[in-house]
Amino acid sequence: MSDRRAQRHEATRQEILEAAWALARERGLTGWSLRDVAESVGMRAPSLYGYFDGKDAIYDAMFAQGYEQLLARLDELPTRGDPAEVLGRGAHAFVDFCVSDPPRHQLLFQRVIPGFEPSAESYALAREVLSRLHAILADLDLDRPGTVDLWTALLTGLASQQASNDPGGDRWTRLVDRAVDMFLASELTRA
Amino acid sequence: MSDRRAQRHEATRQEILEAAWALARERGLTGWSLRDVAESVGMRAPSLYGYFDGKDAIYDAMFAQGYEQLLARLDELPTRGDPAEVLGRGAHAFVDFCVSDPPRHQLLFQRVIPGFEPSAESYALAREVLSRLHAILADLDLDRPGTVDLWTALLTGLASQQASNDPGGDRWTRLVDRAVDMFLASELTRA
DNA sequence: GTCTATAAATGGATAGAC
DNA sequence: GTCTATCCATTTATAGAC
Repeated sequence: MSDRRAQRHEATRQEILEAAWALARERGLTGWSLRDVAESVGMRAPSLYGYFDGKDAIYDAMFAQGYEQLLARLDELPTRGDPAEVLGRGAHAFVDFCVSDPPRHQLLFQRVIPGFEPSAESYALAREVLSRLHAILADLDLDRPGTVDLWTALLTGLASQQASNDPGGDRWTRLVDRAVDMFLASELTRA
Repeated sequence: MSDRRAQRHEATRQEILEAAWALARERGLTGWSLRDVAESVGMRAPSLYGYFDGKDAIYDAMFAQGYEQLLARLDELPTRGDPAEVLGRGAHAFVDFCVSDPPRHQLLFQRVIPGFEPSAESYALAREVLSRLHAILADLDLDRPGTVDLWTALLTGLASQQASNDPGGDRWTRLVDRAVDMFLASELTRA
């Protein structure tokens, strides 16, 4: 029975997080309050403290959840085969992931919330993503020092410009294939 | 005498803006209040309304100032000559500009402040930067559609990753030359 | 587990005296 | 031009009743 209680508790936690994400998408990553979240789930603000230690704890759970979602996307991708195909699929998946949820992009990849730092547990997920990325590129014989960093800079740059300067459009997302070709040509000639 | 008054007024405006920048660098772009700014310049909060219409007006002036600073940097750069040289100088200048002041980077290139939109006058400066960039690249015969956008994505990506994930270090800034070579090789082969 | 009530602080902004 | 005083709203968070 404690099991059922724990399940219900966890379900409510997820409801709260989903409400927070929805508000972030509507009003910006920092444009909502605990009262707003509480109202969205039919509660009063103090009741949230039964599920989270405070607003930063909610941000931390969102941070972890965002990276878990990214890891799930990476799991669906092919990791071997033609480098252009593997990188192209990965690039589109990643940029889509970022552009489809700008506040998530800000939370995961930019330092936007004054005072907020992810917990060690949450940050470990971020490192896991990096580690997977490194493994994928290494499998393609792209493992010069800095290659992963150049790759992430290129993709987050495209995504960030798209979200900030042409929300809803495709001015930068349509450059993804060109960026992949550029990256691959450059890296392969020196591999 | 009205001239002297206007000069003093403008000087105080600059003092206020400089205090706001300093606070933004210390506590994050949104981590300060009008009271904080006022205290920094030896005033009380209401007195600021003699110089700005409110907090968003300060953000707007900062936005304009940031782009004016960027335009000034661009003015110091060579715009003709060896493409690798021109692009390399420009890339280093731009990334340094971004990394040296992360909150400025957020204000100019990311949508971070809930509800804030730059005024038409301020936004015109942003378009002026883009226009200059376009002219520089066109002079180098790099004027395919999308070339400017790929360039800005690459450079803001490097700068953003550097500021967010290795503040004070050089993990991404040291990739600037490599990024320039990559970009130039790719663009020249199709020009 | 959720509520009311409230603390305690902070925020942007305005009115009116000097 | 700057101040004091204050408004009014908002925020995170806690105490304690039910």
